[in-house]
Amino acid sequence: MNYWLIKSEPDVYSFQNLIEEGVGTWDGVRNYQARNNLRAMKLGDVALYYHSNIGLEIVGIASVVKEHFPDTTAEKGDWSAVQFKAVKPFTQPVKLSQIKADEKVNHILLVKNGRLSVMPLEKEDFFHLLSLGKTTL
DNA sequence: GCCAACGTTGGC
DNA sequence: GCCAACGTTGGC
Repeated sequence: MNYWLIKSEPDVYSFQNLIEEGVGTWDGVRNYQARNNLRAMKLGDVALYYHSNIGLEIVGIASVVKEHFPDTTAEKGDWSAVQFKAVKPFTQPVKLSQIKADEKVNHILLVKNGRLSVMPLEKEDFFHLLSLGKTTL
């Protein structure tokens, strides 16, 4: 089991959208680091769902229901997509400002590399973020 | 292979 | 709306 954090702009595709759709396809990633992270995801891996631009908070947990496959939205190049389903929303969303202020998790890539849209999380960081959200897996 | 210029992302 | 950080592109 691996742990991840994925970002989405809620006005484009929010966690609520994922809940309503059931299964959501993560495509359109055009960054090699993010793509390689998508490719490393295994069935059943869990990902925290972060709202960028609007909200700036972790709002829920998703899990991988289909491992990487070619991204059909890519006209050229070698890109991959992954499918997720919603697992559960956070009881209490965890703000970026809260993460930055917390010495246990302010080293994560979300803070260190604000532009990366798909990133791995250490297990302990994943669970600490869950506890900040008053949520259990 | 280096690096300047440019484009994009995303927080503020 | 601005700008910092980062990635990519392209000239040399």
